[in-house]
Amino acid sequence: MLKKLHQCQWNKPPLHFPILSSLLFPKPSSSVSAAMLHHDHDHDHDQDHQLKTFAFGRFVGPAPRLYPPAELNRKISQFLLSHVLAGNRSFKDLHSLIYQIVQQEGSGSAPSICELLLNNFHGWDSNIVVWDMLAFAYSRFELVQDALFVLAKMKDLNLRASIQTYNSLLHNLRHTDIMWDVRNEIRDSGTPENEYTNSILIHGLCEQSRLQDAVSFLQISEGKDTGLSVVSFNTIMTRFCKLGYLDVAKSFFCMMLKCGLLPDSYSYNILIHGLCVAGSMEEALEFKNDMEKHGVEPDIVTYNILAKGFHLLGLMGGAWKVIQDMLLKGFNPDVVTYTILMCGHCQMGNIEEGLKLREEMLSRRFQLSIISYSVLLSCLCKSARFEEALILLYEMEALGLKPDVISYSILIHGLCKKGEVHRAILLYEEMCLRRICPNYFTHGAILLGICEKGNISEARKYFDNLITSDLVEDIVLYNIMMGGYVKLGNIAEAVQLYQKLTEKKITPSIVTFNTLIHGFCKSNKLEEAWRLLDTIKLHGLDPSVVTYTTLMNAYCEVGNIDGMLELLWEMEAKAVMPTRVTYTVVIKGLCKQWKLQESVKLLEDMRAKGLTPDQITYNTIIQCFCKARDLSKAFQLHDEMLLHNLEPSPVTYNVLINGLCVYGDLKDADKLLLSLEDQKVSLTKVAYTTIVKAHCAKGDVSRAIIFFHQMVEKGFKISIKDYSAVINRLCKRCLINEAKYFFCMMLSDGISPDQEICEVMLNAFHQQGDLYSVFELLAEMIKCGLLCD
DNA sequence: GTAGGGTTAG
Repeated sequence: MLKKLHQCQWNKPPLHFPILSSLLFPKPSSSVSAAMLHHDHDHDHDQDHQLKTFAFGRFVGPAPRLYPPAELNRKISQFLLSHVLAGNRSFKDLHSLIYQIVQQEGSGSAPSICELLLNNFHGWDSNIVVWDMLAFAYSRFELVQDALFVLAKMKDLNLRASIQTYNSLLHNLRHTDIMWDVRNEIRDSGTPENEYTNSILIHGLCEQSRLQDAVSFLQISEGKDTGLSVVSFNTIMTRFCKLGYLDVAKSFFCMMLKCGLLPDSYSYNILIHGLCVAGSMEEALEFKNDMEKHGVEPDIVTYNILAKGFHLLGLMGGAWKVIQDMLLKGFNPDVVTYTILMCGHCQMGNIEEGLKLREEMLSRRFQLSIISYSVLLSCLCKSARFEEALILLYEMEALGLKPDVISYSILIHGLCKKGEVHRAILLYEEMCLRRICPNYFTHGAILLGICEKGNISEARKYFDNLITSDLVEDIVLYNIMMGGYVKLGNIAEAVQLYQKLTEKKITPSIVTFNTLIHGFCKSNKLEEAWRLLDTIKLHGLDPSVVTYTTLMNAYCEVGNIDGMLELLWEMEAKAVMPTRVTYTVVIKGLCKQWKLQESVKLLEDMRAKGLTPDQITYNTIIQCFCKARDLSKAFQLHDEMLLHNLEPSPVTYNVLINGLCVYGDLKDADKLLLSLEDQKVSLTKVAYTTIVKAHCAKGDVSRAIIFFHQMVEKGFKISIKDYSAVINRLCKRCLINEAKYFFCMMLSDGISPDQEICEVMLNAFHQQGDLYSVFELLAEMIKCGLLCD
């Protein structure tokens, strides 16, 4: 009941703040959050109880609010008009007037409105129509409590509600058991059911996952006047498709025919959708032909389903063909068609094309939906283009589209993944303030963010709170937590969590295993990783492209290129499509074997397959050409990146600078760094340390000093490792004074020397016979506690 | 009253 009620739309206070506060302020005990989550439980229980009392018509509601005289008069005249309209059977106008009243009055207004009707219109002829329309309007606005209040009053007055009103209520209460109370009321009142009533009840049973009951209900409905309908069958078929039982869904399709009912476009579309989701495009297309043969014309929904099916398989070409077919049939693409296309572009990494479609839609005066925006938001976030994403969010608002829990979760997830947990939390708070209830996606995003920050104990606290609350228990949360441990190299803890989830009978997913495989590979336990492949199969799961790519990468890292290629072949034999990560790993393997031409060829193959190489792909191959001392080819690849609108990353420049330093001309490295600075290209500290180290090694200390100071000026945090790297190299070349210069700089920077750096310097001083410096350094070491005696 | 497009974890 709890979860079902969760899906209902009534307003709730933002209950999840406590979890957040425990995240922001690590101190408070975790039980506080758990207690608050249980409060959530009670809250739902109360609401359930309240509704039940309503449903039996014994509710003593809040006192009716008192209207000021002017408002009272206005309301009375509105209802006067309502009665006149009802009397004239002007139902359309009556309908809009009552809707307007309910919209004005809002939630909780039923007691006062009822009081007003009782006081002023008691016994009027058209009373029943007005009362019924009022209950109906409340129900349509999802103000269920108000609707039930009106119905209870009607019962007192012996006014029988219409089946339309009851049906609407049934629909709103389909997630709860109260649905049956309403149904009993219908029976008691003697209101005749219509053909919709049963299908709503069946829908409710389906949504409550009581599929068996739904089927029994369908069977007992057979033969009654208002019994079997195509809609009931469609509803049940939808449910079976969603559960992946396509054969069962098909058998219901046949049963429908046997019962003499003709499948409609919904029936066909439901099955075609099920087949597409299962990846059976061929059969889906057969069904479409079948549909045409039986005189049911495929509609825009059919085409969209098929296009999405191709998209799911990564076959955008097929999707395009479907859409062209659709255009030829005279259908215009609708917002769903556009969204599928946007999604296709975005997933191929072509955000710009996706954004162009948005412009096209706007210029054609198409209203983008919240879903179209989500697609774009997700894509922008994946590329860390948060500012643009936020602009889109504001654009949505300006168009009157209120971002929902998914839009927010996308942004929160994107920010967390890039380590901007603080900004993510601000959005989380904004979302709660707007009474948008976070779901496990949102919580998962925050958990991921804490893990990314490396704050594993804090993450675990958050995780434990979530899973002990019993409200959110999901394999994804386990996967994220396990991923957090693996990232820190703590495979043991990840395995423990795996055991815990098995004990709790939670079904692991392929990601669970991929995470463990990744962990074992990282700890150089390749055999254990390999063994998990069998475990995956034992669980009836198929290794995914990530499984293969992770293992391939591990083989590549240990230099077993043949092993890597074997996995690639196995993967291809199983028709698992390689991603750009897979390609990048293979390119890395080929580079290790110095198969440069082949790796360039693979880069071209990728593009031919519609996979866009990313910075990492290029960096891998550029690095290889640098090592092969083919710097001109390395730079040519860099230019190719620009040509393809792929912005080289700071790592690209580190690779190139390192290439010039080690395998080329150091002067060119200097020039490159200076020109990048001029162009305000963003660089990391590594660019500077690389060039500084190169100058130290080659003995041009003055240039090393210049670049070192530039690095400091740029605000990079200098560590003892950076000083050691420089001092080591200087000592190696016996540049003692220069080494001392950096040593002093380090001390004045507040960094204490370590044993290793001191030994290197002592060694160099001894070699030079510079005893004075030896004593000086020994004194410094005593000061730092590095020498005990 | 029934069908289609969006968010996770590696």
